[in-house]
Amino acid sequence: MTVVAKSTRPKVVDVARHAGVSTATVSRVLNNNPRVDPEIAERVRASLSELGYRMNSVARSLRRQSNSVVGVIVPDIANPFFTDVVRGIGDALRDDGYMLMLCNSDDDTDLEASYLRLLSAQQVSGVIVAPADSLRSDLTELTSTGVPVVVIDRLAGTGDFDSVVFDNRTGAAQLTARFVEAGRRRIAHIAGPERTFTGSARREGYLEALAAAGIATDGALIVDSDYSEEGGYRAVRELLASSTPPDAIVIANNAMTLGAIRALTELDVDPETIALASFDPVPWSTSQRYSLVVLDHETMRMGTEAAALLVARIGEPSREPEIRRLSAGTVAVFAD
Amino acid sequence: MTVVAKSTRPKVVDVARHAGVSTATVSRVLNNNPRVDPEIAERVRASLSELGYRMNSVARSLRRQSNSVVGVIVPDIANPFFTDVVRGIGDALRDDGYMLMLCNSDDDTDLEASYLRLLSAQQVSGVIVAPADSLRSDLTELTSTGVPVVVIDRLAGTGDFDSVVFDNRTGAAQLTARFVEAGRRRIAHIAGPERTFTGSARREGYLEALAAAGIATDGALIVDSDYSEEGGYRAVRELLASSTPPDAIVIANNAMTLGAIRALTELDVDPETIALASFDPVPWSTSQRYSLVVLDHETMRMGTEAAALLVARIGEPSREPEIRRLSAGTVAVFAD
DNA sequence: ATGAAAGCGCTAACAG
DNA sequence: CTGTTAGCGCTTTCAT
Repeated sequence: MTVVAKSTRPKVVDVARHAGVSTATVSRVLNNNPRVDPEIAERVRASLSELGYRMNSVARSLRRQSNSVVGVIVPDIANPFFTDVVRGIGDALRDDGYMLMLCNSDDDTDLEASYLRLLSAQQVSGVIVAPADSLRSDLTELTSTGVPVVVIDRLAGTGDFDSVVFDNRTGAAQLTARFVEAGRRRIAHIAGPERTFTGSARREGYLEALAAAGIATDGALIVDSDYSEEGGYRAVRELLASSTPPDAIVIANNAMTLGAIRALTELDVDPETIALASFDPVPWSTSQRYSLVVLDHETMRMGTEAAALLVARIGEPSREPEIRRLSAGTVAVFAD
Repeated sequence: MTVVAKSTRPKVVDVARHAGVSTATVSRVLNNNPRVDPEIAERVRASLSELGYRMNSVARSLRRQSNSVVGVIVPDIANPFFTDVVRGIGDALRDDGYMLMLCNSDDDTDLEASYLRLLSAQQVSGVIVAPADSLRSDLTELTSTGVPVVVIDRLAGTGDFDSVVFDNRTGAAQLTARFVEAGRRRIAHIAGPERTFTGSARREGYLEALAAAGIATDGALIVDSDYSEEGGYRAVRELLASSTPPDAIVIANNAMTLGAIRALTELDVDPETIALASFDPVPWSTSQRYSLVVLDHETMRMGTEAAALLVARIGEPSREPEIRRLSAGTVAVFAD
C-alpha cells in the first residue's frame, strides 16, 4: 500500500513566494480583481496551479464576514414536494455560487430551532425555511442576528418575512369545481390540520367552490386529518362507512392521497364510483386504478422564487419583505 | 414597522469583559473544559446567556482546523433510496454534533467533482459520497488533501476507501429463487447498466439463481436498461412483445419498477400472469394491482454504517480502509 | 486555575 | 498597479 504524503495545502503566502509577489496580489488574482497586471496575473495563476492551491473558504468567510452557504430547512426531505423545492433552490443558488446546507426538521420545532441556531453559528448567508409549525416556529433568533430569511410553503405566524406560498385556496376551489362540472355532487374533503397554513386555505377553497356551485356543505363529508398516509387511510374508511358515501374526494396532500388509495384498494371500491383529487407532486405513485387528478404546482418554481428572494435580500437587507403567491397551478390528469 | 437594531453579536471578548475574566476562560467554559473553577464557570455562563452570546463556528473552525460539517453527495436526492440513506446519515451524525452539507450530483461527474472541490474548500470533516459513476468519479482530489471519505452504494473504482455496499448479488439471487420456488420458469430480468456496480452485481445474482435451479438462461429474457422509469417502461413493452412472454420479472431498481408497472397497466396485462420483484424502497408507490415483492435493504442502515465509518476514520485517519457489505436483506411482500 | 498573547488563512484598507 | 499590515473571532500553548 502506498503511503500518500499528507501534502499540506499551499496557502496564499506560499503561492506569493513562488510567484515572487505579495499575498495581496495573489488574493487579487484569486478574486479576479481587474487591476492586476495581466502578465503578473498569469504568473500567479501558473503558481496557483503548479502548487495545486486550494482556497480555504473558512478563512475567507471569517475575513469577509460572509459565507457562500445557504441553509435550507424542510420538515421532510423524503416528501417529493420538498425534494422538488430543494432542487429548485439548489439549481438557482448554484448559479450565484452558493452551496446548500440542507436540514431535515422532521416536523419538530425543537429540532428546527436547533438547526436554526447551528446555521446561524455557521454564519450562513441566509436561510430558506419551510416552518415545521407556522405558529410556533421561532425565526426571531435568526432575524435578530440579521440573517436573511425566506419562508416557504407556509406563512410564518410571527413577523413578516420574504415568503413564497401557493395560492392554496384557489387551487382547492379549482379541483372541487372540476368535480362539480363533472356532475359529482357528494364531494368530500380530507382536510389537513386546521391550524396549518395550507390546511386551512385548502379547506376554504373547497368550501368556497361548493358554495359557488350552490351545493350545500355536508359536515359528514369533511374529515379532519393530519397530512399523514395513515390519516388519509383512516379518513377514507370513515367516509365509506357512511350510508351515503362520497362520489369524489378532494385530498389536501400527497401522503394522505396514498393512504386514501390504499384504503380504497383494500375495500375494493369500484373505481367507477369515486374520483380523487390531490395536491402536491406524487411522482412515485403508480395507482392507475382510481381516477386521480393532482394540482400541478410547478413545485420547483417555489424553490427558484425563494432563492431569488433570498439573493435579493442578501443584496439589500433593508428591502421591504415580499410575499410571492404562486398561482394555483394547472390541474394535471394523473390517472383516469 | 419597527426597526430592529442589527444587534451586533457579542464575542468572547465581550463576554470575558462582562464576566470579569479572560477570553481563555470563556473559551474553556464554552468547551466544557473541566479545569475551570465551578463558581467562575457559572458566572461566565450567566454572562453568556445575559449577553445572548452565539458562537461563531467559522472562527472556531479556522482556529481548530476542523469543521463540524460533513459533506454528502448523492446522485439523486429525489430517489427514496437516497433520501433514506441521507436520513440515516443525518440521524447518526447529529449525535456526534455534525451538520450535513447535502449535494445533488444529478449523476453528473463534473458537477460531482465541483462539489467535491467546494466541500474540500469548506474544510469539511469528511465526505460521504455515492459516486455518480463508480469508474470515472475522481475522489483523489479529496484523499490527496487528507479529507476522510466514505463511499456508499457503489464501490469506487480507483483506490480503496471505506465503503458500505449491499450484497446485491445475493439479493438478486434471493428474489429470483423466490420466483423459482413459486413455480415460475420464464423469469426475466430488467438490468441496470452493466458498468455500474449495482447493475452488474444484480445481474450476476439473477443468473446465479437460475443456474442453481437448473433453468437455462434465455437471452431474450434479459433486457439491458438504464435505471430510469422510462427504461423500465420500454423494457416491459419489449418483453411482452415476445410470443413467449415472461411470467415473472426481477427489476434492478425502483424507478424501472414504476415504469414497468406503468407499461403493464397500459397493456392491461392480467395480474395473474405476471409477478414482479424489485430492489430499493418504493415507498410512494401504490400499485396494488400487480404482485410485487421488494428487497428490504434496511436502507437507513447504509447511512448509519457510513456515518460510523466516517467518524472512525476522522478519529483515526490512518486506519485500514474497511468495506462493509450489508446483508442482502429480507424479501418484503409489498403487494400481492 | 487563570491570563497574555500568538496565530489559523485570508482579504482589504492604506500607502506607495 | 503592488506591497505592508492589521485584523476577522476563536482556541491554545505557555507562563504564572
